[in-house]
Formats: sequence, structure tokens, C-alpha cells
Amino acid sequence: MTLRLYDSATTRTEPFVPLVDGRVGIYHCGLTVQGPPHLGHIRKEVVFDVLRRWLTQQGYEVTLVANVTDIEDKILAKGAEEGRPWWSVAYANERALHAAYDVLGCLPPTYEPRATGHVPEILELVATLIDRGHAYAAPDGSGDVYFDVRSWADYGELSNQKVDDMRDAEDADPRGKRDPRDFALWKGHKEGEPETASWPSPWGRGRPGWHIECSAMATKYLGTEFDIHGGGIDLRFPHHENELAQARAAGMPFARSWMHNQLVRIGGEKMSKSVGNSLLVSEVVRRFRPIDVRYYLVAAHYRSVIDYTEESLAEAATTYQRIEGFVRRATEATGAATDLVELGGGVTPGFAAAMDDDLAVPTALAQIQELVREGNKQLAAGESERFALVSTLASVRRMLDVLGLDPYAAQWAETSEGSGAERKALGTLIDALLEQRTAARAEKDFATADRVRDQLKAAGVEVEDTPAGPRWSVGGDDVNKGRET
RNA sequence: GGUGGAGUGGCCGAGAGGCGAGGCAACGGACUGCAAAUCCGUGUACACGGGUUCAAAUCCCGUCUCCACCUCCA
Repeated sequence: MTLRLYDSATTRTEPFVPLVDGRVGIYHCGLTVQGPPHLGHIRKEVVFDVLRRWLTQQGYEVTLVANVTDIEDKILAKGAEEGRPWWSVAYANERALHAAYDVLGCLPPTYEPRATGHVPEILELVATLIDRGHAYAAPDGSGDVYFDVRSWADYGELSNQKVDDMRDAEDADPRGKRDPRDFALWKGHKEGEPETASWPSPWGRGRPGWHIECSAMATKYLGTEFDIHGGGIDLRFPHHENELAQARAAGMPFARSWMHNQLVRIGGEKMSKSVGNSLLVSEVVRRFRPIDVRYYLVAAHYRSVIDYTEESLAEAATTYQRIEGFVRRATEATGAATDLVELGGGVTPGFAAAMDDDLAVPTALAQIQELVREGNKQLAAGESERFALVSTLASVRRMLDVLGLDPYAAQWAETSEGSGAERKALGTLIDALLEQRTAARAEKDFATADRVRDQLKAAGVEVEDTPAGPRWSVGGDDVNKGRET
């Protein structure tokens, strides 16, 4: 069984063959830190987190590089608008991005280079492009340097477009350009822009263009040729097209395959800062448990649009809680280890086949669901099936872990359970109430028993009676779902 | 104008020539003091119109609708 991935450059699903056996280099566009991340941004992180986890699970050594573009027009504009330094805007949003990674259980990238930290590499690349005749300094004295689109015959290879078919950019400033499609590699410093947003260069003080930093940083950390380049589908053109053109025109083979995730839509439109319909990660996780949000983002195939509604997120949460409920009950019933390494277990062949088929997570989840049903039967069967149950549990958890959805994984503990001391105090109180209820039930005083259960429910504590006695849980669902915005 | 993608049951969401993925909701049943959780059962869906085929959601032709991108969006 070998992994096959859809390559958006060839628009075909192709077998994945790493450049170096056993290793994978992945670069994906992190964020242009002009604002805090919304659900759409973080979907991309989750998608590549799942890819990375699956490759790791399959024994690859993965190097994941995600950039932070921390210098760019909108960041400067925002700094000016808010009357604070542009770099504080960029940094605040970078921290918000990291918080979003953490809260949704994304493993940190292997490295996260910033554009402003790579000006020398960028300048070197610009110089190479000029030397090779694919870039030119604008003759208007602006200090801008442009990529010469007409000089690179393969321009358009990634997005399958011909330069002559492209609509002329109406918003582009044509000053000094040989062709309206030429794009800036280096932007001369302009009057009124902060001095801190400029660096010396052979063409005068200035700052990097938007696409060049990715070409420079990807090849610096992953080599001139690497396995996978990813990002949101909206970056395919022009950003990735331009990255590719710059790198190849400079003599580097660059990415061997391209993966683009689909976008999150809301009300039929792309979620976007510019459209003004963004739902920030920080807002969503106040109303839904982070692990439920992650499930929602993971559950759709990465190349399918997610049309966000509160209802569909709530439904995803219910679905996940069914799986989670099995994991918790099975663990309690068997006394199995919560530590995944200790527990052992492996993914099922069906799950592996689904993941290998261009990360067919929906199919993979169906495998988990079927195993959960099997496990629930084993749970109901009692002692005779304990051995099988542990095996089922281990397998389910291993598969959930590939998706970053193992409920016992360390990162979820704090967000869903509160502090240890609080939890202990709560547990003691609940247990005391449940003892009263159990006593009442023994005397067939069901009115009292039900009153206790109703009180607990009103406090957000769900009580279930099992053959082994009452079981309670603080449903993140009930605590968080449906709370007013 | 160019490029890429989508339309599936009440809802979410896979699949890509032939046995109805999976989940949510609903209904019936089992279990329960009642619940909850769980299990069992219940569905003849693939935008529209043609065509190919023994067989089409899946292939072909046409049509409609929607989305993304076309130079600083994940």
C-alpha cells in the first residue's frame, strides 16, 4: 500500500515518492500575519497536521516548514491605522496563530521562518534572477524590482494558465513594469512608510515583495528541491505560481508536488478577512470544545469545501462525542492505559487504505465508526469480551491519534477539564450526590433519585447508570454548545 | 474572456459503471424504575435534458446553478 496524493499542478492523483527515501520535506504557507487566524486559516493547519501525522505514523521523518510573512502592505497599513508599529501588529497576530495551533492540537512546525529574518536570502535570490535575465530593476527610480513574466516561458505551469489569457490586473500599479503581469520581487521604500520596514539593497532601501520570501525560505530549509508544497487553494495563483516561477527561473527545481486545501465558506461565500465574514478561532473555541472544532475541520475531505454553519459544527460535535464516549467508557471499564504508547495498537487496513488514498479522512472515519460500534458491543458483553475490547480501544485510539483526535492526548486535558484541583473538588461533590441518589434508588425512592439527577444536569453534569454503577461526565457539549455569541 | 472546483436522502458527508460508506435527526424494538448511553431494525438520494451500456450518481453530449482564482487572501 503506497500513499497517493492529488497534485494540483498535474490535477491528478499520483503515487507519493519522496526525494530522499524515508524522509519528507513539506513547506506550506503559514500566515500573512495581518490579522488573527479564522476558521479557514486553521483548517489549512489542521489539514497539513493530519498529513504530517500520517506520514510520521508510516515511518517517515517529516520536516515541516511553515512561513510567517510578517512584512507586507496590509500589515503596514494596519500599523498606521492603529497608530502602532507594524512589527507589533505582525507579532501579535503571530502569537494568535500559535495559540490557534495549540488550542486545536496542531503539532508545531519543525521550523517557522519569518520573512523579515530572511532579507539577505531574498536579496540573493533577486540578484540571481536579474543575472539570469528574469528580473529587472524598474527604470522609474522607484527602487522596485520586478519579475519578468514574459522571460519565463513556463509561467502559468502551476495554475495551467497562459499569460495572454489572463485578465489585465486592474488594481496593479503599472509603474515601471514591462508587462502588467510582472510582479514585485523587491519594493522600493516609499515616502511615509516606516524606516523600520526597509532594508538596504543594491536597488536602494526597500522591502521584499510578497512571493519571494517563500521561494527563499523554502529552498533554504528544505533544499532547492523538496517533496510537497501546500497551502489554501486561493494561493494557487498568483502566490504559488509566482513562487514556482521565481525558484525555477533561478535554477532550482523547487516543489515536486503541490497540495491545496479547499476553503471554508460561510453563507455561500469564502470566509475571508476582506469579505468581513471571518469567524476567529478564538471565538469558535469559546462556544465549542476545541476538540469538537478540530473534528469538524478534519471530517470533511481536504479538497472539499466546508460550508460553515453553527448547526453542522454542532452535529460534528455530537458525532465526535459518540466516538469519544466509547473511548472513555472502554478505558474505564478495562482499566486500560491512557498513555497511547503503553496501550499500543495499530490502525486497521481499511483506515490505512483510506488515508493512503489522498487522505480520504471521511472514509477513514467510517472505519473508526464501525470499529466503535463493534467496541460498544464488546463493552456490553462484559467480561467475556474484555481482551477484545482493549484491542479495539487501542486501535480506535491509534487511528484517532493520526487525526489528532485522541481524547486522552495531553493537549486536550486542560481545555476540557479545568485544573486538577477544581476537578478533584467537583468530583468529590458529585460523588457525594450520587451516593445519595444510589441510596434513594435502592429504596425505590425514584422521586429523590431523579431530583438529584436533574440538579446535576442543570449544573451541566450528565449522569448515566451503568451495570458498574453511575457514571458522570461534564459534557463539554452542554457547557459550551449553544451559548449566546 | 481564461483556469480550477462543486451540485448526493430531512441534514452533514463519502463514493466515481453493477451488491445503498459513515454519521446526525426521525420512527420502531431491546436494555432501563424512568432516563442517558448502547445495540438491532426502518431509507430505494445523486441539479436538469438527452445518449452509450445488459447495467449510469459514476462514462459521453448539452443545459442550468453555485464557488474559487486571474498579481500582495489559507
